[in-house]
Amino acid sequence: MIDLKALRDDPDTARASQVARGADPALVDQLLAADERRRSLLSAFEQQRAEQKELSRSIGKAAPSEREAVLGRAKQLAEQVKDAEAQADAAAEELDRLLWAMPNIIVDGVPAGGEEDFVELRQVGTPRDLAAEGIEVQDHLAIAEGLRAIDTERGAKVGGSRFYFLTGIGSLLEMALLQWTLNRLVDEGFTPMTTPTLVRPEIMAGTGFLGAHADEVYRLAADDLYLVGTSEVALAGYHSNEILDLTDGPVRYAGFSACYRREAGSHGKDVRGIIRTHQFHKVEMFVYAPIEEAEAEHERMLAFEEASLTALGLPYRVIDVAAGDLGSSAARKYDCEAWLPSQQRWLELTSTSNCTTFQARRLGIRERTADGRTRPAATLNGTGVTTRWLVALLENHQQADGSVVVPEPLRPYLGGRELLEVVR
RNA sequence: GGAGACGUCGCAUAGUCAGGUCUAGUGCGCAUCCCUGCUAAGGAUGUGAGCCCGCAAGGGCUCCGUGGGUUCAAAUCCCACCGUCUCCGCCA
Repeated sequence: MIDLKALRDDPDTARASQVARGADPALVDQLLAADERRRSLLSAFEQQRAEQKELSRSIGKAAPSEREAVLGRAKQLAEQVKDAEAQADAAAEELDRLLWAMPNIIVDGVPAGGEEDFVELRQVGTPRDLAAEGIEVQDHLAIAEGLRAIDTERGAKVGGSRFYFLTGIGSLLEMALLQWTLNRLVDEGFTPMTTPTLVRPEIMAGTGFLGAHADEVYRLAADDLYLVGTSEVALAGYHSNEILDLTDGPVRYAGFSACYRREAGSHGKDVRGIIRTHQFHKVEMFVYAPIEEAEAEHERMLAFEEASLTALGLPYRVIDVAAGDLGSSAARKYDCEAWLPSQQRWLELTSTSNCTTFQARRLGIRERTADGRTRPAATLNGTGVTTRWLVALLENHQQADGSVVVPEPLRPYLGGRELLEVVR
């Protein structure tokens, strides 16, 4: 959630943020009114409560003759206090409801508008001219079937549509990607983590995934648990309700987990292959940082993602996602999209978000500053690598005979193999 | 799955049976200061979080795993839930 005091001091920034997101700026004024109301009712309650405590304490030492009279007054006061508390609670609840409905305030410079209004920051690498190389372009599934790397038919038999098996070299290639990325993140000072994939409601809500996109999340009703769509959820919950020491710099985690997404509302979209699936694997970067260092950490994660794509020989572009397409927690988001030869379009491979102190407030994540005070920390997340990268890898490195060249960095993880050959 | 024990202000503990200066005691740790030529030892003071009022000084409220309830009054009594530990059973 956002900082109420900051909102009180500077409501215009919040209104402008709402407008940029295409959201309702009136929410800001509703918040201000609810805040005002809550504070006045809280003060009234606290004053009465203090009075009641005073009186109640006096009963123990009251003379027997006065006892009855004091007790009578105390009972009366107790009724009033109960009433005042109920009013204060109701006002707090209303404020809370509004507060949880308010998305994060965007970072200055984020493009306004919706999904189509992103700003392309740069393109790196040049897509191969496959036609000029005499290659009849195959899509990732066709290539993978030649390599016996992916089996979507049996995936559907076992799990339904949007499920798949990675088989043989497909499975090995995924493992190679995951491990290569994890190792490099360890070198960068990230602590590797294998995380829970089922989480409690308050953790899922705290990360902001139960807002507008709640129907994307699997819920196990019998146990009241949610399946995570990314280990960001578990890693954000990891330090919930804790006070961290960030005086030596940000705390960085590299989480590995399976990820589950319902893909509700995407019927007929990306139905072929493994571009959009209900389950995949991901290495996720997650950082807890002092707010002053958040933007620098964000750039660092983006740089890591770009280095990965470059090392794998994947042409990509970086976009600064527009305000309306950010999701409730993010204040800024950069996506990296790799070139997809079979569709002649860009495909999102990474996404890194600066959530400033928004998630931290919901989850009770604070830091103790050098002067001994506490304040909410900033949280950031970014994609390390995902199963989807196989799609870009197979397509961009395909050869005329259906084989696929293994990018140099992955070879050590595949026993030195340089080429994945078609299985006859 | 069965049986039992237990969740207290960084850590460790007292308090819970018999509700009322518990406005949560004590030890350790930590911080500042004092004393000692240095060291060791000692002493004093302070030391949880959140919120509200206030320019400030200061004052007030909430929190003893979480949420309800009983009561004038709840760490303490009642109920539910969550978690931890021990033993048994089962199991990758």
